[in-house]
Amino acid sequence: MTSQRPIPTLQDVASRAGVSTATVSRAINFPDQVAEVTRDKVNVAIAELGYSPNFGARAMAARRTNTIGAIIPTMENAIFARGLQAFQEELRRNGFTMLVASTAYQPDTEEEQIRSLVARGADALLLIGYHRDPAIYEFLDAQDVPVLLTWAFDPQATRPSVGFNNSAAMQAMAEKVIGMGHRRLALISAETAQNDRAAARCDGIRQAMTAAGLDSDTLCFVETKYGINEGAAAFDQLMAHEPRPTAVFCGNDVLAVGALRRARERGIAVPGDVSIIGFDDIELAQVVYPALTTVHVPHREMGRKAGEVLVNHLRDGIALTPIELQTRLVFRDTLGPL
Amino acid sequence: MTSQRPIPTLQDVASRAGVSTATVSRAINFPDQVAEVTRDKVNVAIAELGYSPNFGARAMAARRTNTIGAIIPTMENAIFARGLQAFQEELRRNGFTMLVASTAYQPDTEEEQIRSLVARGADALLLIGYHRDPAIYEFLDAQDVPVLLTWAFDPQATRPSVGFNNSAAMQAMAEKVIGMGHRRLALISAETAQNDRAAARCDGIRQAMTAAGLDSDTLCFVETKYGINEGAAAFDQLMAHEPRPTAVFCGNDVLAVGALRRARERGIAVPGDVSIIGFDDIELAQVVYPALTTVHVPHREMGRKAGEVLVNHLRDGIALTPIELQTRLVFRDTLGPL
DNA sequence: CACCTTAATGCAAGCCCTTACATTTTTCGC
DNA sequence: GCGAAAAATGTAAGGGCTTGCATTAAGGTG
Repeated sequence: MTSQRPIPTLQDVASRAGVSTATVSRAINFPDQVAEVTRDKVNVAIAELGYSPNFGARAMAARRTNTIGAIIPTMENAIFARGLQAFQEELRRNGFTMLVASTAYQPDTEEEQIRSLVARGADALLLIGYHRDPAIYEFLDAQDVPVLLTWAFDPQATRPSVGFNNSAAMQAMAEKVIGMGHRRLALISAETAQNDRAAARCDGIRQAMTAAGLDSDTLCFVETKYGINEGAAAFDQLMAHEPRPTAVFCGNDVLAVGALRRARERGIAVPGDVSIIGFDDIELAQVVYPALTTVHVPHREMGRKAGEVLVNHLRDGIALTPIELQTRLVFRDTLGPL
Repeated sequence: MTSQRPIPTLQDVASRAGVSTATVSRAINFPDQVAEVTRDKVNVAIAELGYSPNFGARAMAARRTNTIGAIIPTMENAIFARGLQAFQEELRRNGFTMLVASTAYQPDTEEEQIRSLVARGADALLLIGYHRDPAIYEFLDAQDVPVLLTWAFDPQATRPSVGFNNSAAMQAMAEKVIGMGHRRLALISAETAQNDRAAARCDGIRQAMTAAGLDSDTLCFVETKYGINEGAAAFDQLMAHEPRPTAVFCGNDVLAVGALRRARERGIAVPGDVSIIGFDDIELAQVVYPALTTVHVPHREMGRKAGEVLVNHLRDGIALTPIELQTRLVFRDTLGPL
């Protein structure tokens, strides 16, 4: 057992180094405002005492925390995890810290988490998608907390975002699919009600159908929660439909993988009997058999750029610049001609 | 643009409600110490002002934060993500907040993150595995921050943990594999140097070999970083070995899936030519084809229990109770008899 | 070498809450 | 309806840090 010595404070460091607390504070935060010899004395004292500044006190006095909050629907999802990891790395490189919270796709929880992060002193927030209660945006504006959105990019939107055009991406894929002769299309989507990305992807397909002279109402549409098993169940539903769709789009790769598994279990050949198309291009997509045709989203780049934009804003006062990233269609083996 | 009104403080709420700050504070933190009418007045004022308490000030004054820090090697890993999600849910249920940080498997980063979380006022910490610089434990003891370990359980260990016995779990699997006639065993492991879980799993196989009268030095052993591609590459290495192993253990499912993919690419039949065994039983394991034989780890339960233990300690002063969870062998299709 | 900059440091006022303790109000038994 | 105990509220002292301003030391100039 270590004897319970009290936690050292700035004051302790100051006494030990024989200077004032102000000098210690400056030695830590603005090293070049302090003479070299003094700085060294301070550093020695800090090391000897094992001092580390109290975050709360610091936040209170300085009115900033060098902390950026991020709120994602769930951590249990490789998609967000990867982007977030890149985001965090970028922040760290610049001396900022990331705080994460997850909402389990519940709007109420999101609001709560936003408040919590703001109360914790987050200097800015990264949020997924545009859609949320205007009151939340008002609150954030009132608190003067900059917000960057991500995972979506809508040229019309007023809020800055770093993301990609979900609708256009899906539309491009749908055009290809239609171009290969498919006419009876289906979609397994995440729940669109609170999720503008899911809604936009759905919309993309409809647009492609209309453009190709197909009636977009013939799109066979199932909404479901996130998960492999959910994707499988949804696939069953679609296959019960008459006439059977020949191409099944999925709102994300996880759902697609579930559909693919169920197809195998049911003895439905992919892409012989039915084509399956994913979205995101997570690692999983290359691992399943047959490998998944999907829309590649540059998650890491998105996370990194989002970090960059936020850091530039906070550190240098540069306005939050919207950035549109490009997705890419990846043709593997689950899509075939009709 | 909202006019930039200043962020309301406790004082503002107090004035508005016509009471003292102490009363407001109590109305928020200990509602039943305050008369109902007063409480209502306060709540109204809070709502009207959109007040939310300043976390830093609160932490400083109360010397606790109701925050628990968790540090994981990486978020880009379904395994940790799932356990963590459950951990967080349990904390939330009890009014605690989780703060996550990831280390990218670098011990230095871990130390830095630990300091950062402590400085941020984490009331306790959840860390993965036992192995780390004793200086870190000393620091934590000195700061009086309780630490719970997880993802591992060693009956001999002095630090409390909520986890499972990595070695015994792998040993049980290895015994089965040996019982099926396999003699030439191989292991694709995560890097064991800083990772006691990986080391323990490796050890489990060796123990089983010894117990079965095999020379544990004949275990064909490859270490690699985490990732599907890494698993694939490691598999190549193993297959180049003469005589070829007939059963390939993998330190985790992700590596196993990589191995499986490469086997397919190389035309090596699984389990006909070689059996592949994973560890963790993430969703992925059921999705790949053939479905992966693996060791099931109750990640969600682990996260939940860890949260429970920590909450009980912080709230009711109950000592951190070690809990050993049971793993389970899951036989699917990648393991066959020799 | 006196005088003026400029660089380094110190002083002390906050920042916003919580809580021990003091004070006032309510409740209740008789 | 009185007094004592219990409940509700108020007062004010921190808690550890940053930073504007004042002060002192160092450097430059004619």
